[in-house]
Amino acid sequence: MSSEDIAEGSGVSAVQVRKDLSFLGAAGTRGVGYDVTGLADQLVRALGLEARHGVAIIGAGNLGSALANYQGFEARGFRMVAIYDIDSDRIGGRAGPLTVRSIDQMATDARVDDISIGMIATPADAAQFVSALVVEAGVRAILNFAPVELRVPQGVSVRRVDLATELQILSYHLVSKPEE
Amino acid sequence: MSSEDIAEGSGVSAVQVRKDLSFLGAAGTRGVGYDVTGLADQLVRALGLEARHGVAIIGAGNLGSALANYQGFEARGFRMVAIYDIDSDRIGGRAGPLTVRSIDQMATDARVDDISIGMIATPADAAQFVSALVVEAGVRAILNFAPVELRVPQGVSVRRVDLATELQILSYHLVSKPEE
DNA sequence: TAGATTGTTAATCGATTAACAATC
DNA sequence: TAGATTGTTAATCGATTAACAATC
Repeated sequence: MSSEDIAEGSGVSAVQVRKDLSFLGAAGTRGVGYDVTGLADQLVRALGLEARHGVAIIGAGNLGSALANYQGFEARGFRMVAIYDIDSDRIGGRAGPLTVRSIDQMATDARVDDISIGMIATPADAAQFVSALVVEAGVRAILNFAPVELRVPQGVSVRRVDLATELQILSYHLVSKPEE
Repeated sequence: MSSEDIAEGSGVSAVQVRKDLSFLGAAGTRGVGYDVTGLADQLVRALGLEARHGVAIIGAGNLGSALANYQGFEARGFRMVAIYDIDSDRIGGRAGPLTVRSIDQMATDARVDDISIGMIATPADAAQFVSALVVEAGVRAILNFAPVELRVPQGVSVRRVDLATELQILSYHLVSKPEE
């Protein structure tokens, strides 16, 4: 498969594909392209997916339960390990394949279950507090769904996914460029 | 509130805040800062949120149902109007506050319910097909959760949210910079 | 007036694209 | 060998940052 083919399917330019693959140490063959099977293996290795990182969800509300129900994460190389909440009404209940645990257990679990990524799906006003707990538990990667910027110590990676903001950007497109 | 204050809470630089606000036509007062109430109104107007755009979810699987259950969209200026599926086992069932409708109804509904944004939460292999239906129904903004690049006609805005990819990027951070 | 903070222009930086030699 | 396609260097572009005049 050529970088051009990959570009088409992924929405980035062919040059970008070649640059990124080269950066990750995945080599193609000039005049031929990339071997897809080998490439897939190589990428799994480069992204550290063989580790099958343990993921915990914090917040068992609408979004948290939603995430627990979503099966796409396991399919893409992750172990969905636990979901936590602070509300005793929720603790013990189900969220997809998981049982909601008390947030107090997280620090212990993080070691036992080898949790390395935390997904924060709490209300905005709890997110900073919760992220501190997550970091304390030794987790060094956070996917933050709350619409706030988290302050974390150096060495902790945070990515933010703000679904409502995505919609608002689309709304802006709708009103700002009616034609085109 | 100063651009500096806004910057702190939002995770962008103060200059960026001033530039963006200025671009959107929101004016502050030199030496003083921005009036938060007025600013909020101004932004709602600039982003076209008073329209309370109608949103439809296509795909009532795990992720689609999850999105239907999430209440953050209504809170941020959107009307969650309908959820569609192609599977007759799902049609008629509940997804949060919504009843799953047949995808065949979408074209009609889009006019009646004034749907202007479509959220695609189908499996990857159905996404392109479904997006064509959405566009045909007159919807000109798409939030795509499927891990494929959609081909749409000019004038249609697409944003992609790929949750599994977000995790994979965090995974890469974990393995590539163990310290730092 | 002095202090604070916006709004904008100019300078810098990084990321994307163009171009092309290397080579299968 | 001719054609195709990678891998990388150089050129371009856009976005971010620095600097500062305007002004409340």
